[in-house]
Amino acid sequence: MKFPKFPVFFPDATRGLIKSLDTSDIESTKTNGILVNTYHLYKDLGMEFIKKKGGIKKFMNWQGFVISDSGGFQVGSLIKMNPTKGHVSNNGVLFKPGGEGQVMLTPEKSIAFQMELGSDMVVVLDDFTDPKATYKEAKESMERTINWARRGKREYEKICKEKHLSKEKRPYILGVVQGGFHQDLRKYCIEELIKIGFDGLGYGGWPINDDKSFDYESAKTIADNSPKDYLLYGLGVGKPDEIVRLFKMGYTIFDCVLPTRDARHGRAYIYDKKTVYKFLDLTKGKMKDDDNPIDPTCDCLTCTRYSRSYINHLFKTGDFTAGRLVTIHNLRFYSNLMEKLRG
RNA sequence: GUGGCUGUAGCUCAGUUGGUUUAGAGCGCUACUUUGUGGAAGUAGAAGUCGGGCGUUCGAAUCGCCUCAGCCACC
Repeated sequence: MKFPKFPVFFPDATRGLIKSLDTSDIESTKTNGILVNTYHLYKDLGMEFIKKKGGIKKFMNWQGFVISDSGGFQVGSLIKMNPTKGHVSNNGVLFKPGGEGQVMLTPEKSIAFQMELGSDMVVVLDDFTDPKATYKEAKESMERTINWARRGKREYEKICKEKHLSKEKRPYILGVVQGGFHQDLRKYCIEELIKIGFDGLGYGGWPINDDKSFDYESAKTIADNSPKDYLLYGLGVGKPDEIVRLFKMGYTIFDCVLPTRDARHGRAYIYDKKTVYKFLDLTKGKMKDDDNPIDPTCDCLTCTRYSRSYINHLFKTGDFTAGRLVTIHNLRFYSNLMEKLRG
């Protein structure tokens, strides 16, 4: 399936679920796609099981779009933060070496698994550039990313041929740009990825600077140096205002854990004309007796049925229905933001 | 009525041979942080006439006496 309209925001259903929601809940938020993760699903379920289930959409009974992340980000979030959790070599990534649940991901295996998942967009395995990396280290991870991209693309072509997938039936394939804060590395990476040939490029790495500000410079480098017909994907982006800004640069695909994670911690998003959004913290004492819905202008299930007061009570009680209700609202906030951006 | 136990932050409690001139903790509360998911954590902050009174002492949450409140036991 090809994405019919842009921009799109796909919340993270890492293990094949949006935490606390089922797929009918997701549909009710007018969210038209989700992101699943290769590393987690490969580790939990394996290639053969997914094949037997006929792919992730059938397994989940999800009619919408699916993007599968390659597992490349886990190189950074799991291994580079804690080197005992895995090892990166030119061949690929070994997670939990020697331990229970040891998983080896190569660029080929990552793509092959994503094709079995039945994703609408597959992502090549990339080597995350650590934000604290030296120039030399950043260059190495960037070059490895290019090498892996080449291998991933080759595997993709091979599988498409084996499965006789026409141009229309093939999923999109995304290359990931690494290089950290070094713009010359970013540019070089983009040039090489374009030579390999992709449907789009992803803004990879860690987009947050030490002072908590978003690294728009790298995002702009990618946007300015990509072919016009390439899709631009802000991987893991982001806050509503960051999405708006990247959309203006040309980015049209986004995913992020924030709306769902914030929801589970009681923070609801409310639209604000000046700042794009603001938070409403439903766990706070001042919500205890507030009979208003989270957002009176919102048409989601939560806002049409429940008061801030009641949701505050659910949080205090500790039941996860609270997380579900706020997740539903936050996803509707994001889908609504996409509708606004489409104009 | 007699005896005993308890009384310290919004809540649950630490804190005795009297002694860091600003009495602690957990939870709660307030403000921030979290970005290709660990249903969590972290940072900072506000908050107490130590039930009340009198006394002993250089110095009392801590010792003495009186008093108030709650609980328990026995007449």
